[in-house]
Amino acid sequence: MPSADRRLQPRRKPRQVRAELTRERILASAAHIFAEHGYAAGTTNHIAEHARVSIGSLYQYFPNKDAILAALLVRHIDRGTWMQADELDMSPGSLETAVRAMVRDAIDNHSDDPRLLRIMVEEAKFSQELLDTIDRHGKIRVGQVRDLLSRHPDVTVADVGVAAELIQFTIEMNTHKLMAAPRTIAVETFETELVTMVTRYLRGP
Amino acid sequence: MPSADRRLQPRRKPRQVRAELTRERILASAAHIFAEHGYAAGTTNHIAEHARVSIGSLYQYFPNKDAILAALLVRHIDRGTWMQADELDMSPGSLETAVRAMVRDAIDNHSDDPRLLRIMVEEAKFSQELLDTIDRHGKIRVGQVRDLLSRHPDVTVADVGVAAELIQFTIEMNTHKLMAAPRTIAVETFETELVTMVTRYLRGP
DNA sequence: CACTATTGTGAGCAATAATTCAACTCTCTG
DNA sequence: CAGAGAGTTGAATTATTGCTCACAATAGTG
Repeated sequence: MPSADRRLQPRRKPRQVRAELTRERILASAAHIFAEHGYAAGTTNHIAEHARVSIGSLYQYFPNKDAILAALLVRHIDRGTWMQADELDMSPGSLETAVRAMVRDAIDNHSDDPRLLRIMVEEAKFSQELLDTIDRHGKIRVGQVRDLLSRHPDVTVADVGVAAELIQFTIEMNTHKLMAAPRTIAVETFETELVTMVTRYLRGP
Repeated sequence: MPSADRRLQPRRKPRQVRAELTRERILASAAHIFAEHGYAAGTTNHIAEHARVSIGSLYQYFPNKDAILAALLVRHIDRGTWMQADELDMSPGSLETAVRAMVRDAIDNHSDDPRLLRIMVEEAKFSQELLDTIDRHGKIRVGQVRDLLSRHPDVTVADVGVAAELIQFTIEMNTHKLMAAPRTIAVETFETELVTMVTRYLRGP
């Protein structure tokens, strides 16, 4: 593990499609492995192997291991997380419908992303600027939920901001657990109960 | 980092007080160092040094590095289950009181060392034995909650088992997040909202 | 086709970490 | 207090990992 002044630029930029594909495979594998086994367990050799690319190629496009994580982060931010925005903006139905949409969204969308993002935030040593960006994004998501709540007439909760944070996280983690652990209960049952819990909370007594 | 067939048992169990003390010092140091610098940075040599114990001694009582983290985790889980049992047994008041007791319990349990707990959850390599232990404890806790729910007259939920699982996990994870992440909201606010959510869910409309 | 630029390969180096073991010291017991 | 077993030590060994580099393979081009 050499720790000296590390190169900041890759030694090569993809010019042919083939190369772009290689780079892409590496990133995809890294995302998968980091999310699945954590940052430390995701060794560069491991990533290269999973991407079916030689370790040398990996180091053509990424100057070091941290740069891979950084690239994933940049990509995530570039893409934006506007899927949820779409869902929420056009859900003017009942409160239960809106909540159900959120839960469905979480189930569908429960990709590597949430866990990967957490790893990025907690493991990587990044510039303050990047960290702020991550933080801002999290706040945006919660903000979207908060807007929905304050727009809806049925919501009788004391502090909409706190409620938004609470239900956002609750839905995300419960979904994650459902998908990760060996299935104890049916997805439909789970969905119904989760929706019920959140809805009853928001609607109040 | 050898990964071959690793010894599962320590080569020695403490028989004299002196040895028990050594083991204890190692665990304490490990907890401290893991919490402070992360799992990867907490090398066995580092731990031994901090505990003022030779590296050889460390390997007398722990077959490998993972076993240290596992021991810390098991200890934490043991304590948690035991505490919850106490709390729930003697909480015959209102439903809200009982739920509040659960939440308080979770908060207490996490206040020790949130960062260490995070590391345990995210970095520990779970042997089958450890997984079984965790699973067993999880079932015990859910069982305790289920009993409480079915005993309580105010609970109007369809399936008590599912509800127990849902609220147990929800409380645990939300608390975990609260303590691990930089504080966004006050603990009291959080407690109130979480209690409200769970209570409203259980009580129904 | 030949020639060049780009891309891909993987054995192996250097640094660091995990783990072992033979020799030692300390405690206990008869 | 002697012998046996328990506990301790830390230099030496083994394993892992981030990363390099000399070379091979493939694509682009006139």
